[in-house]
Amino acid sequence: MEEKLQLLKLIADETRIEILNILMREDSYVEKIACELSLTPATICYHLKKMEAAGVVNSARSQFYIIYSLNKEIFSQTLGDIIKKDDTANIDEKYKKEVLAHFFKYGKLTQIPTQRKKREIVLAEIAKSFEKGVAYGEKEVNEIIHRFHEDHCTIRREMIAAGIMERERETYRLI
Amino acid sequence: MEEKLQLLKLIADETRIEILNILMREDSYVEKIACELSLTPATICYHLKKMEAAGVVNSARSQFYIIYSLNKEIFSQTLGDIIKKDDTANIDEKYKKEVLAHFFKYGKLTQIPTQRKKREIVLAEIAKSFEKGVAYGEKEVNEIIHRFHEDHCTIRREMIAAGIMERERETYRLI
DNA sequence: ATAGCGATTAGATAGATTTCTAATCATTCA
DNA sequence: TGAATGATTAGAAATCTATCTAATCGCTAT
Repeated sequence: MEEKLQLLKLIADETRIEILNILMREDSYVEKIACELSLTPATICYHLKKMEAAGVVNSARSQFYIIYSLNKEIFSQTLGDIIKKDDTANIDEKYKKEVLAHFFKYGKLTQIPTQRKKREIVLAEIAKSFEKGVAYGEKEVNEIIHRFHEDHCTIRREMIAAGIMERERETYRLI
Repeated sequence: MEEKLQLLKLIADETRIEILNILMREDSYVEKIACELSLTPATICYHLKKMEAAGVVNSARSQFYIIYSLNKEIFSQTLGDIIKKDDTANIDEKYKKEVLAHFFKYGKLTQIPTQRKKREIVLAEIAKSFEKGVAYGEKEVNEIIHRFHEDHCTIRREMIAAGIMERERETYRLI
């Protein structure tokens, strides 16, 4: 996303659009462009370097000159493509909700998921009942887990296997 | 062109992209958006008004709220579409050059074009030898035109027909 | 090597832009 | 009509950006 914003900011500038239009016609170099646009070479260089960093143009030395050229692929994207966020984060959220809805009924865990991904989601949900930084005895841990499921032993073990809790001597705590 | 630059500038802003993403999901109103983005209503209003002025979003009052919605067509344009200038001006220039090259040899007009468009280009070229605001006598006019072509009478008449010069009593001047 | 030329960088300045607060406007409902 | 609520505007502060000048860098060719 950050990159796409950067791309838009780059292109939303009159001088840079002029430069791009020149490069659409033919490859060119700093001084020539500066002359065509009545700006100093320093200014053109500033813009070209910025666009090069973003992959909008490419450069290559040829004798005395450094020839800049367009990276044409960039320009086939639609505005919609560029501004639309991938909802990956949201999709994850949605999936999580579905999994939790499936394995919990009335606040109880109905079964322990066998798929690792689903199991981790369920364990993370149970972990919410523990506080960060607090040391729990085994008995306490079992009691809390028991609110969700009979088999507190398996779940306790899974919590550690999943890297959600750690055990040090006789005490447990969240990681 | 100016409009397209404006459109790009509008869209090249993080906050506005957030707003557009919200509106992609559902129509909404100032306070709600402000809340979702943790910004003040004034700020959201500022952005929405700007985008509305550019035709990116539309607004309509509904009860207490002013509902903003996307103008979706905008987002199907490609970046290339947006930044490419129509080269109309340049194409005209090129055409002009070709016409002049064809009808002038060694500074002399070889024949008077019959096509109106070409004739006007040629006449405009000859008109460069006159100064704006100066009143010329018929004899002077003929002399100047004669440098380009034998038939100064026809050309003088054509200059007036084309609206390049005007005649008042015995004097001629550029329009 | 070194002189020359184009490209780049650094630093400064002027101008634009986003955001906020606070005040005002416009509409709805009692 | 008046009170409430959401929308808008005005004005100010902070940030960002494009551009310039002047100095420096990096090739090329003598």
